[in-house]
Amino acid sequence: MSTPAERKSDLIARDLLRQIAHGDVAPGDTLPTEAALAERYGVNRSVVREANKLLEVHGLVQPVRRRGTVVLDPAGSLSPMVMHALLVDAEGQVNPEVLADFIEIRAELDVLMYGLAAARRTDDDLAVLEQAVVRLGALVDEPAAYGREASAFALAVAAASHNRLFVTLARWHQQVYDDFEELFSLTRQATVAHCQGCRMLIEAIRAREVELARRLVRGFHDWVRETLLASARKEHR
Amino acid sequence: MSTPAERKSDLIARDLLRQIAHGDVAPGDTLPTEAALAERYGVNRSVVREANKLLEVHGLVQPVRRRGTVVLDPAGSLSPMVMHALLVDAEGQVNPEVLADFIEIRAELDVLMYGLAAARRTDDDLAVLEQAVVRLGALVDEPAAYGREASAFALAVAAASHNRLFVTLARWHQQVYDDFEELFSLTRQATVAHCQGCRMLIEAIRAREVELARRLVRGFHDWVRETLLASARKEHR
DNA sequence: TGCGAGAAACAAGTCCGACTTATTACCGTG
DNA sequence: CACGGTAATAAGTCGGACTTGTTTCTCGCA
Repeated sequence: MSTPAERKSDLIARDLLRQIAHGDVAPGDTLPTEAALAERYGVNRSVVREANKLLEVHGLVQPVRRRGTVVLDPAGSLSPMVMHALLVDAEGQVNPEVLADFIEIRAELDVLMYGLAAARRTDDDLAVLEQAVVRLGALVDEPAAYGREASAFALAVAAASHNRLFVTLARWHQQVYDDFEELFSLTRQATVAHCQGCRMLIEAIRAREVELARRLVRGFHDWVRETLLASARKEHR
Repeated sequence: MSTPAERKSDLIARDLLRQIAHGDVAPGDTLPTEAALAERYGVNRSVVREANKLLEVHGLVQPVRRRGTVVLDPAGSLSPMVMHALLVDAEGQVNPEVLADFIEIRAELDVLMYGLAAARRTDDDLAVLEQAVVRLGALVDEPAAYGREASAFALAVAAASHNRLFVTLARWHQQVYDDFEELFSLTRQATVAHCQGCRMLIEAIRAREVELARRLVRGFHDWVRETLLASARKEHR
């Protein structure tokens, strides 16, 4: 069936990341030497070096000569890969507290973003949004595809906000979400409610009703918070 | 004088990043082959591979067999290194439009963060904040050191908000700021005003006056926006 | 006894050259 | 013109050697 041939360096990096995120090695400790890791995983040292480079770029580790690669506090990285590792515990279950922190901030950002979209959208932006919501409506019965399309919708709103950083954030969130697709199995009830929410938001954006858009987003996120956290807490026992 | 011996792979990566951020190579293009880069920079291919790995982890590039390393849209990365490259143009000057996008979002996040800090702070949090502001007050005449201490203050507020993601964001911002230290030369007027603002904010946090804290942050960021953007626009000609 | 200079050990950083593997492009055959 | 096989290519992996910056140990001197 042929796995897509993931590179060995990435596999090793993920394995080391898991150990760091789950606290098997504490900040301040050092990873095994490159030579030792090469032997442990049965690969060449250059492969280990590339794995370590990945961790280093993510801010999880810092190589220092003659000492080894020292582990840093994993809470300092924003990369989706690290977020994923921090959000999921050793048993593969979502930590509801971390998730709550996440939602708390995202809700506020969405309020701002939708408000800006309502204030600044062009007619072209609106057309793109309407197409996106039509595609959403056609997918309410297919949770996996719906999730991807919802990310596309969020990206379109970000574009309509005319703030480049929101576009960047939307892509970032998309990556985080992709990693989680398997965790948040959307129910039909959820997709229908989400789609309905999007339709109302588009109307607000069309009418340039900034305050209405903001209020709608607030309400929507209240619902998200209840739903997601309830299900995460239920599973987290 | 001895430069701190930056690794060749990092130097090369920065050089390539600069070219990508400034559009010398467009998304969809491919970088030169590893062998060609190795020759161009006079290093071994493994060094080039590590440089490419860095770009790849930052989401700027994706290696594909038999084609080369293809360049992606740099607007998809949140890493401070990339932000820096996008925020500064070829002449080393800050792009005021990108900066405005940045501030727009940060202002909203700060309003939320300070509000949460006022609502949730413990007595310990308050003590740490008060120490931090004392240190700030002692540095109003030393712009460089003041900037670093201001980051520490922001980190303390993030901790007081009791949302882990704010702590992560504060560190992220700290890294972005570190890269910019040389660009934003703070005037004495700025440090004094900032310090005074922090004192007022601490009072609001002490009294748990959520709305007051939020209003103060809004006012403060209005001032920041005017000041920073005015100076960035002046230089950007 | 204590302390500083020098030697050794160590781990990351760099280099070399070869081989492997996946993918693309080319080419000759039906 | 379609098709299948083959060659070319660039990333991925390998192994082994050498370099460089640190730490630590040791030894001789004050």
